[in-house]
Amino acid sequence: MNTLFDDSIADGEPDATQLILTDIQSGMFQPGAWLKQIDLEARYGRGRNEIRRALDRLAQKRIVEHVPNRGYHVYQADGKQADDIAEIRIMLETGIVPKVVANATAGDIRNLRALANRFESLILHGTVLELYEANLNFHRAFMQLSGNGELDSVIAELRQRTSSAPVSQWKTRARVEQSAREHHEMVDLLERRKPDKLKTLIENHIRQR
Amino acid sequence: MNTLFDDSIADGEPDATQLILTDIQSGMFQPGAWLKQIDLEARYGRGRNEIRRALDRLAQKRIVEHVPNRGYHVYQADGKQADDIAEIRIMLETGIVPKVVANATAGDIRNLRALANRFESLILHGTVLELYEANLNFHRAFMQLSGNGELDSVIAELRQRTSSAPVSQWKTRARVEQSAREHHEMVDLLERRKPDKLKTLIENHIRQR
DNA sequence: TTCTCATAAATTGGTACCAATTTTGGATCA
DNA sequence: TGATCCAAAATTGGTACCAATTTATGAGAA
Repeated sequence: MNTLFDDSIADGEPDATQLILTDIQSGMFQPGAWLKQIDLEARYGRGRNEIRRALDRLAQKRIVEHVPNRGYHVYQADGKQADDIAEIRIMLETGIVPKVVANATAGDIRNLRALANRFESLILHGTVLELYEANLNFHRAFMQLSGNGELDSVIAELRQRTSSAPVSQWKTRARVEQSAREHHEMVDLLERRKPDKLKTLIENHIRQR
Repeated sequence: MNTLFDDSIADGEPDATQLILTDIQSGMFQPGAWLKQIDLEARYGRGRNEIRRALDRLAQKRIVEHVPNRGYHVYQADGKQADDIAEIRIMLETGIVPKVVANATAGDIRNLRALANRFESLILHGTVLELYEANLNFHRAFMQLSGNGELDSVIAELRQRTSSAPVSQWKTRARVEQSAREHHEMVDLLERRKPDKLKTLIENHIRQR
């Protein structure tokens, strides 16, 4: 569950921002696609106002791009930006490793193992979006062991900024399976308290190589 | 100049978001203060709509807090949050030091020295806001030597999240003067290419101790 | 045919009004 | 005197309409 735009009161009425974002992340709206207000209105059954507010919020987060009087388009990050964002994620996710290693209890490690298993099992029977969410959940749970409550929102935002189409993140089946293996390896290294090896693994995991 | 909300077309008509943000940063609106829509409308001479959009944007960035049907209040971060954000800033600003050291030319160093001087001179003759901007400019110029174009927006957002009242950041005159000295010291260490000493200095500089 | 210009359609963006909710003030009753 | 409840005022939030801008369409001339 994506909690960055958690403005919904009950689960029966999710915010339009979240709906549009999900459609972008699922690949429904490709990078560069024109998000016409009337179409969104019809698609989600929401008023013009809510759609406009949602688009403005997504534009603030640089998930969509806004050109005055010409509408909103799904943002497409170029290679340089993707690399820069990966670099920032590496600094943060490796930077907190010492604290994670220090804080992780046996229960935490069991929980992480479960999340890694869930990701692995979804390779076969899950949708792309479910896979994306499961991956997010694993990394989130890992980060939260740092005890830094702000880190989550920062990294969540960074992720969204690149992976406008997270579909393209795991191009091949082999790559997804390697990600799953690396998740397990991360848990192993955490259990064996090897911060340095963990750091290099995370770096390679984020760089996808 | 704060460029996070750079939606203004000409300089004659700055976005209401920027105006409100500046008033928060200058201490005009203290943490916890109630931002009544009618008052803001009158204060900035803008329509209701623009005010509402501005408040929504600030709420998204967690600079103000929104309670449905009860309005917007200036967010007040507690001590834990401030510490968490400081920790993130330290990871990022020390993490890029190697790249900064590698990239910095003699011209870059002259430029940084000038910005450090500007901050120093504003201690006597500048307003709190000018001091805040000068400090921001120094740190920005430093970061941008890393070549990472995304880092700027990430850190700018982090800064805004804590320093709702940047006034309170430099409580005493002595503290401001120490900051100015540390800026110069940063430039010195950069010039002498001492990444490790630079890292510890930056850490202490952000922690303000 | 093809380019240009004028007209019409579509889309975005802003304004004004109205409904819903909350807060305030005061009157009534214990 | 103090608490409770009701009515009025204030505030927020949403909807509908209209203006501004852009894009599409088609007619006419080279």
